[in-house]
Amino acid sequence: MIVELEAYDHTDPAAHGYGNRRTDRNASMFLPGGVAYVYRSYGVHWCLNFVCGDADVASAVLIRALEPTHGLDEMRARRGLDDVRLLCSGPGRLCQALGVTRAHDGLSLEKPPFELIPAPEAPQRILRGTRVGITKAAELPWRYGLAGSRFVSRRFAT
DNA sequence: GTATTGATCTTCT
DNA sequence: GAAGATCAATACA
Repeated sequence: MIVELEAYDHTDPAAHGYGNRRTDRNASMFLPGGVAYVYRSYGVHWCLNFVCGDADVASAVLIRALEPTHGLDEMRARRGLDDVRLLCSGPGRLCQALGVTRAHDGLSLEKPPFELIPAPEAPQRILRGTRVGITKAAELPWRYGLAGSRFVSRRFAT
């Protein structure tokens, strides 16, 4: 279950698609919404985004944290640790737990290997805050998280 | 509990 | 050549 994400769009200096400038890396952000954008972070990790909006307009949400509900054993094997709290609580961690790599970049989110399932119940409260790990446009409150979740990558300011 | 640092790839200057 | 949508290990309080 997705519990934390951040928004990025073409007006955002912190985004890879700022100014709708297309590069080899961010090409998937210019596809019509409903596909994955996967990029390498700090040369070490993969990060997963859901592309939004129309074709040729760069916008996406970075999936920052999940509450693991299915395939716990497989996630533990991929991550090499047991603590459920640490399996998917961060964009790099969740990609490792789910086995997401560049091979998934540009793939539709509506067919395998992806499958999105509506949450069993609507979230009671969503918290908003500033985004993590950026220097430009750091003041924009474009980070969202499920209130009370123990699986967010960082606490939200009260 | 917070602070610092190395790992190591892609993009842009 | 520098910076970056990060993580884990280490050092210190």
